[in-house]
Parts: sequence; structure tokens; C-alpha cells
Amino acid sequence: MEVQSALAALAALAQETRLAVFRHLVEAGPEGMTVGRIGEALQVPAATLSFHLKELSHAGLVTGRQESRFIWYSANYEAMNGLIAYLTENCCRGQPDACGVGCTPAPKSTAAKRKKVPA
Amino acid sequence: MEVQSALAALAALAQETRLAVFRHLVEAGPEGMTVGRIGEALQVPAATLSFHLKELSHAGLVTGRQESRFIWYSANYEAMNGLIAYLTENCCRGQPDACGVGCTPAPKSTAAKRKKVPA
DNA sequence: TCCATAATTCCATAATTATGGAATTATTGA
DNA sequence: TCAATAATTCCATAATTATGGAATTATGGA
Repeated sequence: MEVQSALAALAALAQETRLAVFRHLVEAGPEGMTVGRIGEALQVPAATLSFHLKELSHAGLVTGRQESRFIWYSANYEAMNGLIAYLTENCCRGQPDACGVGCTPAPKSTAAKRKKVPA
Repeated sequence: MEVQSALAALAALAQETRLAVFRHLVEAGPEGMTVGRIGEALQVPAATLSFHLKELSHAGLVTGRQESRFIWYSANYEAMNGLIAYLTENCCRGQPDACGVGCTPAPKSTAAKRKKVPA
């Protein structure tokens, strides 16, 4: 990933509504969601949502596909992973063991959080 | 990670100089670098660098420790990993296999890139 | 063709952010 | 105490960005 695309992606995500939209789409999976459903879920006016979707789209973080009267937006997982790779690239000069807490994104908490069960 | 800290981190990284500083510190390891060395390496005027270090620091992405006349700044690896976890949280509703290219940041390209050797 | 629905563009206003020279504030060694 | 170096704060200017109602542009069903 080039510095300019990383910057575009970060700027796109650095806004409350867009971050929420993106995370929603990451969660939704490759099929994605229609603009209407996104706006409903997040309570965002259509014009505002359209503006933010365009920003995310320009940054390469989401893509839309027209399907009949609807546009389905979905997360671009490759871009997401590319951004993460860019941020962590060459962490500790490739000696991650020397990095204390580590250069690795922890045990990958993909699933929703679960309350810790007391012993 | 809370939405507000994620937003702060993303906003901090969404700026060319700060992104360069952060990646430089990620690469530098836990010891970090002095302000002077950073400015030298990236060719940034002191006042500008100071401003950006403050932003990164407020966002929790770096920390400075005074040591004699110098301030050593280092990346906060925990914050970095927290941000990544926040972005990928509950990816594909916890069924990453259904996600095509995947919810996982690829084979972890920590080390510097190497040219692929032709077969 | 006409109507209803989906989504985008237009636009003015408001708010936030980056820049870097000059002045200022630490910190240390002599 | 004084001088030298490290880093930050101050400040005015310039530039970018978010908001959402109203108008506009697809798209498909009747």
C-alpha cells in the first residue's frame, strides 16, 4: 500500500459516521447492505450518508454494486488488511519479539465480546 | 477500544507527517527516538514536529519520556493493536471463512519487502 | 407513459486543522 | 550564574471538511 492510499483510508475512517458505516459493513460480510438499510441502522440522513459513502468509496474502503433499484455497499477487506499491514510494516525492524506487548494484533478478537465467566 | 479513542487515533494518523512519524517509531522499537532525530530523519521543522507529536500523544499512539535534555518518543504498540482490533472486530459476524479474501491481516508482513524470486 | 422509491448532487454555513518563525521554557555542563 | 542545546508554545493565515434540506437523477412496476 502506498502512503497516499493509506492516508486516504485513514482520513476516511477518522469520522464518526464513516467509521460506524465501515464497521457495520465489515460485520455485514461480502454481500453488504443497501444504502437505505445502512441509514436506517445508523440513523443518518440520506444526503449525509451519500456524502460519507462517497468518501469511503473514493478511499477504496467500500465498493457499491447496483442491483435493481438498490445499491449494495460492502467493505473492501483487502483494503482493510492492506491498511493494517501498512501500519505495522517492519515493526521493530522485523524483530517483533523485542517489542514488549508485540507487533501482532493480539489473538484476533473476531467474534463479539463475551463476558468473562468468574471462576 | 472505545469509538472516541479509535477516532482520535485515526484522525492522528490521517496526516502525512504524523503517519510517517508513527511508522518510523513503530519501526524503531520500544526505545524510540528523540525529537531531534525524528525531525532530522523526516526533515520536519521543530515547531511543526512538536505540534504533530502532541497530536499523536493525545491520541495515545505515542508516549514521550524525558531523559536528561532529550525526550524519547516511542510508539504505543498496545494502542496500535487496539485500533486494528477495533477495525476488524466481529468481521463477517465472526465467520471469517465466509469473507472471501479474509478478515485476517494476511501472513503478517512484518519484515521489509523482498522481491519474489522467479521460479 | 406515469408514479413511487432509491440514491446522489447542489449549496451555503459552520467548524476544524496545518503551517512554521519567533519567543519561551526546561535541562545540563562549566 | 551563565551559555548552549532541546523542545514546546504562541499566533495569524490558509486550507480543508461536515451538515442536511431541496432539487435532481436512476430504476422498475403498473
